[in-house]
Amino acid sequence: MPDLIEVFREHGYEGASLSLIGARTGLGKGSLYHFFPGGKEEMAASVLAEIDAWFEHRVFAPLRGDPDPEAAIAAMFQATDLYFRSGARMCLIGIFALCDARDRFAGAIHGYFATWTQTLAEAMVRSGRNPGEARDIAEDIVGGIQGALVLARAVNDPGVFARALRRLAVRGGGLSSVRHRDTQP
Amino acid sequence: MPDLIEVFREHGYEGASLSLIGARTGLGKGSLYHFFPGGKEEMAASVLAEIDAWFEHRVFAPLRGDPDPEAAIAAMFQATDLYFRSGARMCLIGIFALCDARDRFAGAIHGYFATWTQTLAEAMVRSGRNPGEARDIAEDIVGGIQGALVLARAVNDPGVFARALRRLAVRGGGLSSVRHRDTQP
DNA sequence: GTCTATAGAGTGATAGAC
DNA sequence: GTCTATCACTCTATAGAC
Repeated sequence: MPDLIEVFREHGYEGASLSLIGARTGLGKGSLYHFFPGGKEEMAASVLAEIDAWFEHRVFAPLRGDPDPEAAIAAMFQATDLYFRSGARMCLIGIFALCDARDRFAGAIHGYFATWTQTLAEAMVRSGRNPGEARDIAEDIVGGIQGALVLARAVNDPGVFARALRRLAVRGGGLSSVRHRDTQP
Repeated sequence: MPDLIEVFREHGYEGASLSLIGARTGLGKGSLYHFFPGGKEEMAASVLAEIDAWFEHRVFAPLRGDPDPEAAIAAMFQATDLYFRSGARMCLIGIFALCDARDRFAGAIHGYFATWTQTLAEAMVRSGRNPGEARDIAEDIVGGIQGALVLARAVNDPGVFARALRRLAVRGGGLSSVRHRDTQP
């Protein structure tokens, strides 16, 4: 249900009223409660699960399984730029992490960010970094992406996100970073 | 009104109901509407203004006026760590930037982040960096702080914020960064 | 008939304004 | 405290598929 995702993304959990959801999806309350007997909370949970599945398939699994970890990391940055529309689209899970109902979804929110950070760090270890440095850089990247999305929205300039992604990609082991490491003593 | 700030910080704009605000501040609705004739929106606006004033006094003004820009930047990191309680406290303005009512407060939100980024970049220029690099690093730091706060809350680990602040301080021209620059060709 | 999807009036509770 | 609007939600009725 892409419309459902967008209502929550644009209005947050409390802002996404059932009347808004109904208007946007074209579904009456009967249909909504037929598909989601648990009401609004179940709708939001299914949205979080859908997003998590997208990232699992497009980002986390490649980071885990790709025999070339540096290529997987580069692909991650590309997928991220695509998903967030170069900074024009917010991260719904980040929005939920800050909203008043965050405790109800703490598991999904924690899982998303923890998995991202961990699979990214592991890919970096496989590409030759030591574990401590890898965790540090992974946190830098995942946090940097979130912060850039907030900042881009706050100052209404998607360019903030583009510049941030470029910096983070270099730190994450883009080509320039590899070359840089190779020239170190 | 520190209680008012905390209600909005903990519950967001939509989550901070008048009954919650009344309970926390000990004020009845009559008193609240006497102090804030504009209702909830005026309460939130005054909270944003109060936070902006704190940062203006403790962060932005020193960044602008201190004859030693590197000391001002170091003081900024210290004030930031103190203000956000080493990652245990969220940024209210970041929360407002993502909530459904964000458009009503767009001016204050934009002003806060734009001023922080700009005064920080200018301090870096005064400490010897070129303007383009300074803006890039300033965006990295201000965005990195926001992202670290979100990530720290999402995975329930304030250590994320502490590690991020340490990385960002180095990039911003902490002592180690200066030493590093001095040893470059 | 049964099952699934839908519509929408109506519920009590609570919101913010005054 | 009183007001009205709106909230999430329930329930009954009904449509067509099989």
